[in-house]
Amino acid sequence: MKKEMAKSYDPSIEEKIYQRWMENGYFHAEVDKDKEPFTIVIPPPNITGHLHMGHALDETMQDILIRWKRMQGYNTLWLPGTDHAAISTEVKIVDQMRSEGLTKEDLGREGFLKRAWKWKEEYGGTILNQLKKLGSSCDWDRERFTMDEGLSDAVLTVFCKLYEKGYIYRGEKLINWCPVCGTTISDAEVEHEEKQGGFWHIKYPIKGTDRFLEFATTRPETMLGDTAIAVHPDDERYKDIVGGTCILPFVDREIPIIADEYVDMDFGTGVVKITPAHDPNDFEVGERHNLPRINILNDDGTINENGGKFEGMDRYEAREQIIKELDEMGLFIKKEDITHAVGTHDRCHSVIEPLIKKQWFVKMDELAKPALDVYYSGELKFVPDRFGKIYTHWLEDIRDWCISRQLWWGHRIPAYYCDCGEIVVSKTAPEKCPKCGGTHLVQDEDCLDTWFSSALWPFSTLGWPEKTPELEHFYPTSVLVTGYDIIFFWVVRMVFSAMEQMHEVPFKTVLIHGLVRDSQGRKMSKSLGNGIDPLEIIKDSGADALRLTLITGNAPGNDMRFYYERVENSKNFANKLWNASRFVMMHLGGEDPAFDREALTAADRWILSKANSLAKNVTANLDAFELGIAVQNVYDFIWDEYCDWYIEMVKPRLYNKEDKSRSAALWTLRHVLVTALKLLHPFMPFVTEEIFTAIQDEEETIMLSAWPECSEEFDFAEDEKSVELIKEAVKSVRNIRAEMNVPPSNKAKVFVVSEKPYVRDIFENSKVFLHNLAYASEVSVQSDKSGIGSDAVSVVVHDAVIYMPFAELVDIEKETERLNKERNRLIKEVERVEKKLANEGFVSKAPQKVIDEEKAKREKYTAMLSGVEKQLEALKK
RNA sequence: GGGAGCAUAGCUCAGCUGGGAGAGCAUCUGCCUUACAAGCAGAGGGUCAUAGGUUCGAGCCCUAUUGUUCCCACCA
Repeated sequence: MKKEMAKSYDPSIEEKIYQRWMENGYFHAEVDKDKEPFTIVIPPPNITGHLHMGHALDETMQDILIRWKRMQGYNTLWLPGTDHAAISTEVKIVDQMRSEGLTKEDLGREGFLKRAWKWKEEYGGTILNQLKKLGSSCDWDRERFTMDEGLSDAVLTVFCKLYEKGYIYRGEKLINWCPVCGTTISDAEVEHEEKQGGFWHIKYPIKGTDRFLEFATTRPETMLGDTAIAVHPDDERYKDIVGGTCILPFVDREIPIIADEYVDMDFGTGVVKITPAHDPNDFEVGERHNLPRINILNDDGTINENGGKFEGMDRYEAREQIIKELDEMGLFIKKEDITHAVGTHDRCHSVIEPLIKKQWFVKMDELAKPALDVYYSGELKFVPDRFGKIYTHWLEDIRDWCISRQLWWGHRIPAYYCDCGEIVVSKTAPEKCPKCGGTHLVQDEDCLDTWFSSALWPFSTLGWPEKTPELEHFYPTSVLVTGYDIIFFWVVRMVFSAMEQMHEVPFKTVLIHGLVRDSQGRKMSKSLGNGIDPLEIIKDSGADALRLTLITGNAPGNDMRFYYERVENSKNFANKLWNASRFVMMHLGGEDPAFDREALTAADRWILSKANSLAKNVTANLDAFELGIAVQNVYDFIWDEYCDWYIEMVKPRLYNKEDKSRSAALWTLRHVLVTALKLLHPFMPFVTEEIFTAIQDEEETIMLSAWPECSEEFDFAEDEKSVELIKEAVKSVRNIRAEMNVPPSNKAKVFVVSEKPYVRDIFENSKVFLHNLAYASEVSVQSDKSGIGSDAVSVVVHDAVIYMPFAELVDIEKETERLNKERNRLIKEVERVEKKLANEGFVSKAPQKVIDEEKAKREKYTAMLSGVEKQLEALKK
């Protein structure tokens, strides 16, 4: 024993332990070609981020896998880092600047970037330091950032390569525009929110007639950009006017009446206004019919010069005004109130305006194919598998990815424009135009979508495009752990990027977890103020307790609710383990007991056997990514088997220094504890380390100790059975005593009667347990009832009957009632088993093992029944 | 409109390839027993949403229904 242990566990030791791990470089991984690699790259948190419960769960899961594999002897790398998070960060910095009365324009691009980098240096490390509090065993020497030199190089390389292949192009297309943030966003960043809205019925006059065409729209202001009116080609109502012209009010534009399959005859009036510049469907209709595209919006959401008299008005102001004036002109019919899904920006929640802009896109159809193939071929797996559907669904009807953003914080698009119109895409600025030789080349003002760089994360962090030894050894990574909410933002893009650049999957398994919700099942959010700060929990209860809470009882992919009560339980468990260890160390008292197989008792062999199968089960569950079940296995073993039974069973041997098997007990106590500590370490790294280093001298850290393996050497099936029998006997006695309100101080004589010699042997060797665990003053094991009065209370355990003479306490009537109840229960059990065994179908079709089990039960219950009946007979006398 | 999850003890959830329903918390009873009262021992509590089906056998597989949550979606 190296040090004295405090009476209760104090989680504040965690910090000190983590420091020691760091100082000793335990987290660092060097390429070791003799070992199989196991790699995880962290989902890089935003540099603006603060640790929340979602991170805590995500990191804990990764750390569990990493620590487990490290102990199994893999060459284990967990690579950490952060994401520049283009738009989120830029918005934050702009906000900060606003409070100082500054705008981006005030600083200019260079000044702004300078400030942004300063901001990154200041806050970028916050979240990583918070991760350390969780116990994350990341290789901090290899920390990366999406905008560091290497990763930026990877981004430019990929951009150029894709451009050369024709997979990146610049085009004038309908994009999602956020008027508040002033930038384009990708389809993935558009959230559809159900909103209250209007459905305005309007009519346009048909030229050369006195007729009108009625239709309805949710966005009347877009009429300023209408360039056609469409009906279905088969619609009899409008056949005669197709080819005609409508007069567009306000702008007095003549727009054609066209026929297109897109129109649903049965919806509304079967007439649709076509605004190719502001609606995706209309855009396509416009393509088919060669319609002009008239953009009516400025970047800030106001009406532009194409809106005639409405120029300068905000989009919603213009909407009101247009309706008002249409009404005056007699062209407005009515407004219906409807709720409909409106596209909003996932960052600021303002309504997206689809509009036409010249932007950069990634052509997706070709890139998507290999990403789908690897899923269908099984090279890429999702756990649980159902999330593969989200993945394939997204890839199967993917549209081109708009990657340019009107931001300054990010990777600037490496495209240079010459006055002659030539576009040069190059990693470095070209000195002169290859076409005209001009030297006035201007770089594109825009930056890339932040996901463009995170898509490369699994290989860019390992040094790509350089052919580094790390890349060769640690790639592809083993597992990606992430929430289901970013499958299409990130997972999809990482896979197709990796398939294109590496021709190999970026990771073999995607382990998906759910959301951590509050106790009422609501999403934790800033606006609700219902977020629970993981750092607070760590401060109060320790990272171990937090980790255990997050992992216990949580099945992969499922959301969970967070309860303080559960943290309390986790904390108690740490304390329980602490105290059990304190007990063991107290009795070891510096001794180093040697293993002596011959000296082991049945109880020792029982717990060794149990620990042996525990190792097997925990490993199997980890292999299957069932972290919650795995940790439950260890928890139950430590608390129920080791503490509540084994420790209690060995106490008499420990107290008696003369006991010949004392040393075997000590050896077993320590061996099993160490095994359990190791199995628990990935889940609760700190408390296990603290105990491990205190209880043995051979190894300096549990982190690098060998993962326990199931071995035949400790497979003791017979002893498991006999100890289980004793446990049942003890429980039965306790039960009876509790029912009869016998105080523990009232020790009683216990008779065990069995006709079977082997059963008597088991009890004969286990008298001590009945003494110590079942309050027996004296234990007599015998083959018949001689010497037992008729006033004894009895309980049947398998092939044995246990009698306790409580003469002064026994109420014959009550006892008869109790036994009758037991008799009825047993009769039912016997009936059930016999019915089952009499079933032809069962006997012929069920597996032999199940049939044997049933037969054993029949024997057991029949014996118990006859025992109870005999006792009832005796009471009558 | 399409897809997915969930529905099991008062509460929150486990239940892995179908073989007699579990945990934590809460409740009740008795214990400060020399590791732990952050503990020990005992108890109560569930037609596993409903209805069919497959099977010798269903909480688990299939179908339908109800409730609920979420994701995707260009019906103006």
